[in-house]
Amino acid sequence: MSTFKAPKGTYDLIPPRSAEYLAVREAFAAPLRRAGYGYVETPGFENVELFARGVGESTDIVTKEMYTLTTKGGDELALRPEGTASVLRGALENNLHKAGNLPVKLWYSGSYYRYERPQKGRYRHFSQVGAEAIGTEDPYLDAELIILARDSYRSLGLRNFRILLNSLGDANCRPAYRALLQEHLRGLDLDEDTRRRIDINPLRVLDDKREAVQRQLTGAPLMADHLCAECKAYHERVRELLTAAGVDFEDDPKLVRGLDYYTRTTFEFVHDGLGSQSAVGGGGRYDGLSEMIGGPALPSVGWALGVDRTVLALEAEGVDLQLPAVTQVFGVPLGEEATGELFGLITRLRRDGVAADLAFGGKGLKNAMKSANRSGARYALILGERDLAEGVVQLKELETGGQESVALDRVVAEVQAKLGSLPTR
RNA sequence: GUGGAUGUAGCUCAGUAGGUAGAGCACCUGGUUGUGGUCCAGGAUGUCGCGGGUUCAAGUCCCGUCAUUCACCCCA
Repeated sequence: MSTFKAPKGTYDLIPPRSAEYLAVREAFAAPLRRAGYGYVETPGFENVELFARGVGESTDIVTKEMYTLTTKGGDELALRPEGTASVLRGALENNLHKAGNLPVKLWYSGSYYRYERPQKGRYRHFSQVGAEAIGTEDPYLDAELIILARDSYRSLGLRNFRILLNSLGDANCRPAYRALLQEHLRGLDLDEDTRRRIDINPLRVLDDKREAVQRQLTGAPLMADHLCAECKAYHERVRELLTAAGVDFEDDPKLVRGLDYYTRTTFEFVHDGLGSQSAVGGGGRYDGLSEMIGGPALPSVGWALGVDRTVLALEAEGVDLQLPAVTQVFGVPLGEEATGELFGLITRLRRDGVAADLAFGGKGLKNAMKSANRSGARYALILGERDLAEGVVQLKELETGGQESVALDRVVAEVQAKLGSLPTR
């Protein structure tokens, strides 16, 4: 053990678990690519102001959870706590919205940072895959994204998740509702902390998980009952489209997002295998964000899915991701000359697309065979001086123990023929 | 920021009135000088988180500290 440990709230992703992360990421990414989303990668840090204005001055993320730093040149930066603000900033900066092809559809994958007390499913360094459809107001887009996320989860084998759906209204109807809600909340018997939140972000009070608070909230006015005609129609359309696509969802009139930029459609994918954390993914429409960060009006919608949390949810459900074997063929050399020959064979197999490895370090046969076994390979190629003299190599199927001699110049073709007729896992 | 729990071998954990540190799994060697996974025999491994205190004696009791973890809060 070294004197150093991974910082609080972080952990190393190591085999074999790391393979699950890659598989989860790919399960999110592949459908996005097929749906016309292009990959975007933005810096790991941005000007603090981008998040302050984008995410919201009053949110916990900005007020106490950001890793901020001042550079030697005096710039105020922050490690990114979420992806949407950065991606939108990048799209605007590169004039993607002016290419005359709206919406701009982008997906991303990366690490995010929040300074929080760690607990199950909540780390200071976490991983998300996200998607954004920028510049178009169309309920089909909202539905498309929800369907893509839902299908990704299901393709991984996740079953016990629910989709919560709500509308937060827009610039026309939300201010009036907000004032109404504030007035109502001020009349309730709430603790001091909660009372403070009434002024800052009254909608988030609705999302409080404490039972005592929830009891007080029965009878509170709900956004759903105060949507303007346009928002109501839009929301209805999204609901219809989801139903038509066979997506089960629950209307949750108290679902609120922690970030200020959301408008209209809001949704969350929740799973109960994450301890006290419940969201494996979430997102919604953010029609005003572009203007908030100094851009033109670009109504947009997007989501972010937690990779760490999805892996936890899969583990909680006992889902076994059927990952391909890391190694298909393992070389067991005996002696210096055989090692050279076998290394050549293994290299050829690799160049032909076979997952191949061999025993290094001049191990004895017994240990090399043990390594072969541990590699998970289906076949071992055993080569010693005796074989070399005969111009053959021993091809052994590890599971059955069956072994045959194959001519050295035929072994690559032979292995490929055998693997080709078998599933690669 | 607040509260609870836990720190003993690589891993999971036991350790019983305070009396020289254990198990299972994993690992290594041999049985098998060219065959793994099974079996048999043998073997190695610890600053008992760290610091202090009580005691003839502390993994065990007390104080402090650090770390981990769960929950509140918040969120993906």
